[in-house]
Amino acid sequence: MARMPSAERRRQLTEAAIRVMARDGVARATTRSICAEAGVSLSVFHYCFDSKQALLESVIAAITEHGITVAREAIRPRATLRETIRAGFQAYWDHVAANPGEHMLTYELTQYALRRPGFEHLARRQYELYCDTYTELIEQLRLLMPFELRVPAHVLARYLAAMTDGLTLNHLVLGDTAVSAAILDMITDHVAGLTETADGDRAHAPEYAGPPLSV
Amino acid sequence: MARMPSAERRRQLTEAAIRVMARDGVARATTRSICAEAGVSLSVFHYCFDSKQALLESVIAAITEHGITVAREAIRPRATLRETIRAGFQAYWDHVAANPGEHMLTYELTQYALRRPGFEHLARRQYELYCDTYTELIEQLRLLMPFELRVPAHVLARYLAAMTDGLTLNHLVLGDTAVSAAILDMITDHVAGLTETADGDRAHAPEYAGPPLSV
DNA sequence: GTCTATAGGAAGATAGAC
DNA sequence: GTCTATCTTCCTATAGAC
Repeated sequence: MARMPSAERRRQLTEAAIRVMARDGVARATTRSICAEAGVSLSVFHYCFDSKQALLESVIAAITEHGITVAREAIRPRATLRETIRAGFQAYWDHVAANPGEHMLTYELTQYALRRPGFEHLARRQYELYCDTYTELIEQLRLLMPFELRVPAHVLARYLAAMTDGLTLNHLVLGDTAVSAAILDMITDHVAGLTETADGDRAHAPEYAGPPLSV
Repeated sequence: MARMPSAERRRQLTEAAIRVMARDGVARATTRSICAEAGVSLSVFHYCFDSKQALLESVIAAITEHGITVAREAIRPRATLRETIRAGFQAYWDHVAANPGEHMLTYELTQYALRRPGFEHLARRQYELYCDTYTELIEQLRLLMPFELRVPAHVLARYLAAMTDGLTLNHLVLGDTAVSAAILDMITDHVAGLTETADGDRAHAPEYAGPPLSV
């Protein structure tokens, strides 16, 4: 195999690990299978990482970073706040539908970290980053489309993080797209109802009814 | 060891497995540790179960049944619909706070089932049962305290299942009780706002404000 | 039905040549 | 830095006596 600096090898192995884990699950991702995926030998692995746990630490950091990017890119300002919210949920949802293994992996890694003594902080940091990202997105959106919130931003952020988490897991198990769409409509109404635009009107349609807005 | 019928041994081993898994996680729950917890030898285990997977099937069935019981017992009719909803969330939440390992276990078992080819149906059945239970509870509640829903009952049921799932996982990781309480208040308002009592009024306070209602 | 003993394999990690 | 070969440990499952 071609020689390459440790840092690049580490990236290569981390990405191979993510591919194997997204495909087969964390439990089946042995160092051997990860090395096979990356096309290197076992000892190259142990040259780059002290242990399998060290690799997993790297994997968790990478996958968290990726998840945050997905959330960030889901938010694109639209004509109305309600449209922005609905389109944001939809963009996130499309990513889940297109990459189920990757989303499943994030849950497995959370469990892994919570169960491994001394690794709990990795799970905590992961979830804190998600909450912080949502908070940040709310604030940024407020600069572009002024509105008031009926709940503190950090409470809404945490609700959004938890709720999308739950919906995602539910969808990974049951996978009923029609019901999922109805729920996305419902929570869009809910979240829009928590906002108040500058002129005092609520920025949402009060009745649950319509199909997803076209984008 | 005292001799006992297979059926009872199976229950004994299933319960021991749940204790070990809730404490140490699924990955660390080896047949040996489960047998030690149950106080039997390895061969007794293999006399009662064909394989470890057979035990896990039994564990998933038992833990799902338990989860449903928790949800069922959380709903107790109160003076108003809103109070009933809030108290229901609180009762469920108290159970999470008191039994974190058990709730964590349900997530791990879901992952396990989804990842083990041929076991996906166990995860699906688990989540379908949760949704069905919520639907059933909504219908039962409607008999006692008549109200209309702005969304189909099965959509609300699935939302409730997914949302409590997400909140629970979030709480297991971050564990901030104050924010969790604020979120419970918020979703109580949301859900109450989806209902309409017979006289046409909404059965909720429209503003997010107060502390949890006293019970 | 329950025991002790062990088969048989797969995992993480290391040794030492190149 | 990378290789092949091996160590050590731990697992599930079985064999066969009682």
